[in-house]
Amino acid sequence: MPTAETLIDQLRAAGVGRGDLIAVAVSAAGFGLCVSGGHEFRSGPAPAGGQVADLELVEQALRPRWVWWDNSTATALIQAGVRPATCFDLAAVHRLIDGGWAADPARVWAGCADLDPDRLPALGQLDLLGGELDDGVDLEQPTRPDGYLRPEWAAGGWGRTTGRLSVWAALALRVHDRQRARLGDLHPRGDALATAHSESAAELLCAELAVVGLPLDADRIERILADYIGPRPSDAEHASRIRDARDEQVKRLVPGHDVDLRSPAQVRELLARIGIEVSDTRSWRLEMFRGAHPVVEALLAWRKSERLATTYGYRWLDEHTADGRLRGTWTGCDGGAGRMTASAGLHSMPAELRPAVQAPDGQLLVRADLGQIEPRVLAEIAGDPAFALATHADDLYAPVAERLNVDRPTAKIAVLAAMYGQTSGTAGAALQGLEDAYPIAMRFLKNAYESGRTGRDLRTHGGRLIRMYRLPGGTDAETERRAAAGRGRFARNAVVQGAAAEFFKAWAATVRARCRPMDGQIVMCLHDELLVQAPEGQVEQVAAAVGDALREVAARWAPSTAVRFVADLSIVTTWSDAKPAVVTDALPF
DNA sequence: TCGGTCACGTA
DNA sequence: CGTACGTGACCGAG
Repeated sequence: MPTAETLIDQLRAAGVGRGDLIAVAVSAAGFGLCVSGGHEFRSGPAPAGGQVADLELVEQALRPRWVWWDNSTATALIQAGVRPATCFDLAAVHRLIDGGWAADPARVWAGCADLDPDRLPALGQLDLLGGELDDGVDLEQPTRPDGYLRPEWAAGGWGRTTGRLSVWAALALRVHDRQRARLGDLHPRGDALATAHSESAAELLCAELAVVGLPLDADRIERILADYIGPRPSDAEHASRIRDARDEQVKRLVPGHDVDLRSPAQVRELLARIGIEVSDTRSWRLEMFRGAHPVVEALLAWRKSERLATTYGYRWLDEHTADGRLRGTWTGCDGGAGRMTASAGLHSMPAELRPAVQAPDGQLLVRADLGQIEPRVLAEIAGDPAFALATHADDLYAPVAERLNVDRPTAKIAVLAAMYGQTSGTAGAALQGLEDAYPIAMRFLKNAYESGRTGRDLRTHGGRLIRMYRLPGGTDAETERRAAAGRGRFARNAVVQGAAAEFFKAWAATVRARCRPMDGQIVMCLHDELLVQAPEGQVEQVAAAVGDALREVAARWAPSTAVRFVADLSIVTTWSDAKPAVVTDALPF
């Protein structure tokens, strides 16, 4: 009998069924498992537990919820050919409960054991020796007498032997139990356990995104880059010739002035000499001087191509692209409000490059983005019936404009200003209108602002702790006041942005789960937008599943059904293809 | 070589 | 004195 079958039988005998927990730890030594009740299993030669790749058979036979310390385990499993469907990610849940970003095992353990995270023990020389210390302390114990995780274990010693791996898995299960209890004590307005599950799924998705990458048409991207920044340079000398030629387009318009265009200070001086006085040389400011002198126009064009050449040029392409996929590292949440982040420019790829994002032959992309997600989320989390009514429109700003008796652009600016904490500018008058029309939503934002201003932590709808930083004592009053105002704006935005991020991740997790049987694979998450790659033959079903997932999440997330969520959904060959305005009605009725 | 600042792409 | 992020170049301090 194959060893994997033996392992599955043993897990079944230990009471593990569909959706039940299996804690898992993986290293070069193999794997260790632990299930509820304390039964431990580890990899090894037949007839023992098999190898890491065999866990895919466990996955298929039992469909457990895997518990692991952080998504490095997800990455290790995926690299071994295992495709975990669901998990409980202790680091992700720690970030949810305790805020911030740091979530290494020592910190996660301290969080659960009510130990001061600022007094984590450092790795000492004695720990590294292994074995037993003179005072009889057993280094095979993962924790110290004072309760802290042993630094040598936390630093990777947990993976030295399969024996340690199963102890590490057992410890993960204990952390899980404690985190579940803490989640139950949070009492946010949303469902903290559901958030824990979708945040965990988001981490798993991140591990997959890093492996699968964003499909890029190699010829297309080369052509686009060539159009904007010139041909691929053959050597360093060629590269500098192209660079000089680009600079010359600007410099020839100001003969007699030598200027380094890459130095904002020198650009500012140059502009001053031709009668243009600016406090800084940002593009939006220079916009106003387009007509004043031909060099302004040229400078703005130079900035555009310089940006592409430096940040999104051939170097960027070569560094992050392999076999037609653009890959970066992903995190399930940032340190602030909890949005996903991505490196390699994946989240800030200029629109000009998007035509090159193209499904490979035989595949198509489902492109879906949530419409006006932040104000809709605000209506739900604030519980504002009047504002909820406005979400019933496909375009939320239309009824708001009508109610405020202003035009749509003004209504939109006012709503965004309210959520971002803007107080000056054009939104002023309309903001007062918002106060009158939607007092509950506006009071909700005001409360968040006050929390932040006075330095009180707060939680998002789904339970994420938003930490408010404090300046060191002895800060002068003006600095303190500015910092307080900054915290207020941050807090005001974080409760909305954070809740929207939670909604998005719940949607993405559901899409991931529903699309998997149809070979649909999420290849991009961009705050309110999803790209799903799918085989041509199944793409219609995948698109339908994306819509179904939205309805499912909306029904769970906003059970009152008073708030409506919508998405644009289209099937495209490239990311940039025009989207037909298909509104997916997310109301359950 | 480092951190701070400027700048700018995305949502 | 509108939020968040990641990236790259310059610049002054070490």
